[in-house]
Amino acid sequence: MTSIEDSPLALKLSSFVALTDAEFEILHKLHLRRRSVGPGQDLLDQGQTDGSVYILSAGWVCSYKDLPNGDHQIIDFRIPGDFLGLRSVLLRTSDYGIEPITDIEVSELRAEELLEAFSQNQRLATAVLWAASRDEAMVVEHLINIGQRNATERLAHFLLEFGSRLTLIGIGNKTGYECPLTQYHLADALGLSAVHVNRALRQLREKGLVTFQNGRVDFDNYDNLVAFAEFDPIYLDHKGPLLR
Amino acid sequence: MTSIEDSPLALKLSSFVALTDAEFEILHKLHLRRRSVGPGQDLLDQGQTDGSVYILSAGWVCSYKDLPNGDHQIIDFRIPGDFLGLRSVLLRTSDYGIEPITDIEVSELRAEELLEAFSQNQRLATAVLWAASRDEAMVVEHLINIGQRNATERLAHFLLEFGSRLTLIGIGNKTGYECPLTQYHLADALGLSAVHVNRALRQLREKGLVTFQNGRVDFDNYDNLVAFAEFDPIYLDHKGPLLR
DNA sequence: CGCGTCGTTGAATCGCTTCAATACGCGTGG
DNA sequence: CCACGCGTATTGAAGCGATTCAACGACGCG
Repeated sequence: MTSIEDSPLALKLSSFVALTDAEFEILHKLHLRRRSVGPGQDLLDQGQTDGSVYILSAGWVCSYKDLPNGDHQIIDFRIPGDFLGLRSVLLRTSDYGIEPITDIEVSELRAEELLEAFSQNQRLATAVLWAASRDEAMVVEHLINIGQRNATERLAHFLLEFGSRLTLIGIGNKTGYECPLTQYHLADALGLSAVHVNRALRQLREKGLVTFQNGRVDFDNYDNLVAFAEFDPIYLDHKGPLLR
Repeated sequence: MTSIEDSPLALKLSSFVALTDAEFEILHKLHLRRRSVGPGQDLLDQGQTDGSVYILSAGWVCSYKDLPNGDHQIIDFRIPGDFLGLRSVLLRTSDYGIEPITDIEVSELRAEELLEAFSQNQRLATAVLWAASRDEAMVVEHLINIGQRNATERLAHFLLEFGSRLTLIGIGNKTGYECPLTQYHLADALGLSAVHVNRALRQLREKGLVTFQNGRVDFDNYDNLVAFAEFDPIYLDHKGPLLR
């Protein structure tokens, strides 16, 4: 990372409020205690009882919940610039697991440090709260996705959502993005079987909308894909929320 | 309502922390500006741009989102003691609608009043934050419900969740509760067709697990129903979160 | 009384799952 | 170096769960 201004978190927050140098400086201080983890090593598996939060600075992670019957529901994939375990700082220990999908890099911080940073700077606190609230809106949208759309629409919507999220942090655009997920990941996230994910991906490819192959998502026809998925990005829109 | 101690909100928060008289007093003051609304009159339909929140004190309400294609996903049903539009106070205007299912009674408060109350009393603020975080956990559980369970399991889980929520505010128990929802409501919440909801309800009845008829849910065999639905109420458990 | 909402049931259909088999790339160890 | 195993992707075929369309009964209300 060349400078803090280019960190994914800074990029993401910048889309919400223009940050000052002082604020960049605070963000920088939050990134001191860095750690690398690889797939297979759970960052936390039963809920963050210790009061630590992580800022993900590189790699993909998923938060999931296992059911007694062996099913596995992925609640969200987290990408650079996202917080991990933020909620547990504010209050409640989350009851889902968090697992790296790729090699990842995180900055660990104690709850107190974060709260301290917030008290130093109100605007920064608001910006982070905005991010948290956006996360929540994404879960709701995920619910709608699973509840109301069929397999191909779900996939289309999903791929578009991550396109937007990744674009925000500078590692994606309307032509596509690198995506380390397997079809099994998609299946667990979308409540489908892996076999059917495969078929649905093929449909999207054959319709000329989007291609997901070899760890890359390529938007073959972005506008048609948006129309097909009825993708309305307001729920993760940067312009949306008002600073109070 | 005989006294503030018996208000649904007070009952709910009491399960989290024992409230003092002073705290009951603050809660009481929040309930001054009361309003009654009936079904058909949306409380807000496009997002709470004004900074007001409501405490629901009687009746059922649902929060939903409509899709361009005409589908209708119910995100959550809100029951007495729940906040409506709480998130929008903290930050972001919600982009879902809120619609009464029964005649309801709400107390309207301005964002400032709530924040003022919070600053007066830290424990109360924490208790309300706990409630908000519990709401979020319910959305996640809803996601899992839709993503991983079949129709009968979904229904079973749903009916149990509301059993727990209603028990907390004193209008339900392990034998059952009054439930004003139609099968269409259930269908929209669970991502099923109304016809299939009907069939699934019949199955649950014939299995001797639970009966949903004439506006009442009767648990015919609570323990077996819990086992059948794999219902694990920790996500809305009162004992769960820690006061910090 | 007649109409609208809600609940119920049947029959046909379709989307998705499941089971099964094959293929490919990659890393490991013989 | 190649054989083997493992994870991932792909495709077919059979079966089931849920949807859709349709019809009808019950109830409450103007």
